[in-house]
Amino acid sequence: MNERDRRVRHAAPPRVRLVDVAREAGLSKTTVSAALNGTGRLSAEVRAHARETARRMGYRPNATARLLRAGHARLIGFTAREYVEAPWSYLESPYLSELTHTTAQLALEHGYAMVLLPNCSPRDEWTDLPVDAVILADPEADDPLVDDFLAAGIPVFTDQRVEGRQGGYWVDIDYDAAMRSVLDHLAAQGARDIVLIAPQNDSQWAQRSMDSYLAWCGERGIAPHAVATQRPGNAAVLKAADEVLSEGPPPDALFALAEVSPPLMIDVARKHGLSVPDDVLLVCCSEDPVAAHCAPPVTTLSMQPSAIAAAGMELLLDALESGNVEPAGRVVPTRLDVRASSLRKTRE
Amino acid sequence: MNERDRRVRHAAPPRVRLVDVAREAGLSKTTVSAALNGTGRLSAEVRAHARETARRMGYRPNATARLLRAGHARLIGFTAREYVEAPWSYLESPYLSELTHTTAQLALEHGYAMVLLPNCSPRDEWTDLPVDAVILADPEADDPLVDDFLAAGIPVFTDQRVEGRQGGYWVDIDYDAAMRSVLDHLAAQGARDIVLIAPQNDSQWAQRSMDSYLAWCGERGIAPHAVATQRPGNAAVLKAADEVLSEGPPPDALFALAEVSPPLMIDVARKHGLSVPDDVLLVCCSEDPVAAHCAPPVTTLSMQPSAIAAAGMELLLDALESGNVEPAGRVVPTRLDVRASSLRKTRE
DNA sequence: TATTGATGCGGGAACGGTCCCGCACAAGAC
DNA sequence: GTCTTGTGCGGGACCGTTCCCGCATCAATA
Repeated sequence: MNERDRRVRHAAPPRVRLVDVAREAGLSKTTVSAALNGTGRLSAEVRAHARETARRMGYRPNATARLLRAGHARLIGFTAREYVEAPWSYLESPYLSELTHTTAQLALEHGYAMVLLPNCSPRDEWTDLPVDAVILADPEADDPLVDDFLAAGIPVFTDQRVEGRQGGYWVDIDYDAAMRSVLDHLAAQGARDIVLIAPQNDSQWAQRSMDSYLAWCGERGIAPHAVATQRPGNAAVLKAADEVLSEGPPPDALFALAEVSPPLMIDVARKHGLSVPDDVLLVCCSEDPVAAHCAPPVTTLSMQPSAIAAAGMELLLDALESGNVEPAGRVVPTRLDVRASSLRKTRE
Repeated sequence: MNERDRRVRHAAPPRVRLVDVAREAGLSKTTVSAALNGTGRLSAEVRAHARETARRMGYRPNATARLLRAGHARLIGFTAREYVEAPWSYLESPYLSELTHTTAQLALEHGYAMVLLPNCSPRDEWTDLPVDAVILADPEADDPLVDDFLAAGIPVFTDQRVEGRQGGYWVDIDYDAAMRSVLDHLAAQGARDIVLIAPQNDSQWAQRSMDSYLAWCGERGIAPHAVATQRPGNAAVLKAADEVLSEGPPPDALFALAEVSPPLMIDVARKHGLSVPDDVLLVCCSEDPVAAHCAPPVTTLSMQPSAIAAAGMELLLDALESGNVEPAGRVVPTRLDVRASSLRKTRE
């Protein structure tokens, strides 16, 4: 593109470049660059003159050129496996929303920016983005996307265990302990028929939690009673709950492992003439702060997305800084906040 | 950096470049580039050979170099003025969350990715990011950040009116009509003492809405009764509501213009022995779908963030594609969803 | 057989910065 | 007066692509 073209192509004025400033100031681009960056050996006068000229001309360095020279992008991609049908709605999930913004904040504190990617992205979509690493939330078990990224030399951080692959960093949750803490709590409140509303997907989260549920029931000689949601989102979970409450005698307790807005679950129970917690105990897996303010307040199992983000980003950022690609992982605990919805007031 | 250095500097293997593939395939980098991009005049054999070699070596083009050559970044920054104290918590607001993800989706459909920026970002923070444009949500009136971006030649899209500055694109809401629709509705239900819980900030939204409220009250000879929240977020709004209900006789109606989770507002009223809607009518400005499922369902004023995003991104993307920097704007309507919380069942 | 045109591929500039190094000059040491 | 050391600035390679050309080769045409 020659000088004339720079004029004609756009109505916008052409960006002023380093050479333009240098020419105007009667200096070399090397000198101007050093002056602006505070590097090199320059007299105070020349430095000031270069800076003043740049300011006057409205010069702004081309970030892309800088990054090319620097050899890194300082950009981290974020994507989520869930919500495949509505690629972007994952921000509606309090869990993913919290994971997203905590991650973004930590990245930025370390000089990285975070870019939102569509979750169902084929390789072509993000291939033009200069990302240094990718965060993949809620991956499937042995997610092929992880291998795609790693094969491309892009480190990956997931919130599910990814064993021993170079550049793979994971944070894991002790799903078995989490599931048992909920079930034990409900059992202690006298529940015998505990319905599990589980997310229907290929995530380790769903699979390992279901295993624990079945094992726990087996150990106690209780018949498992689980339903799976068709897809993520409030609607599907509510539909599953509605169906469970429609068929046969109502259960003692409901545990919504699939993420759902707590007050909506109370609503469904009420629609079937069931009062929480008098007729049915309720525990939701949710990060929604509204849970503490429902009537009654709802017991929640929190996956602690902020803790997951903190642990994972520490691993990832360390790796990016050091260039060390040894895979690593951490396990973070969950938290059960017991509230009125799962406390039996009167034994019947 | 010579060949040896590429080895030593990082534990990770050096990225394979186009020249590496070319050398391995016995071709020139021009030819390999053309082969991979499907351009140029090449025999089918050479094209296949180049592709196969690239695949075998795990070649992935350097996105930064591509962008430098292409002259654009295809990256759009997103930031929000609210929530200054907690720079990232803006994703907790359903309004901003919806605006964020709708924007991201639209951007990506047009080949742009969206990067999350901290809202209080000084120029230094994002200066290293190759953004083609910036979206500034909830700007202050005459926000200086807008001028900063425009001065740097970066187009800006805001969800508030920004008049006549080159590169400025805005979507605006008829705050007066929105405010009056709510007040008229409440008045029609018999409310005389309508408390407005307004966001305390410098946004046009707050200022113009307050003007409308005062005008409406003036026209009817009603004494205005407004309280301002100290900062964004549920806690501050609930505190304001709590204080209003503590002092003097309870009002007929509450209109929370500041964004708040609807069930929490019901809760506050109940804490003061007030039933919604029997004792006090309630309207919330909220995008939270939970509003339709509370007990009672809560009337909401929706700012329609998805519509805002759609209109604004159309303007912005058109401008980016055409290079035309003529400022432009649109006005989108709000929506009032009347539910039980603002319907007086029995006149007293 | 010379001329044309199409075909297949490569050389090298360009994108806009950063940074290594070298050169000129001045000042101090012996 | 030479030798060293330090200072101030500029030349030009380099990051990894894309793309404009130009140079061969070869078939078709006159």
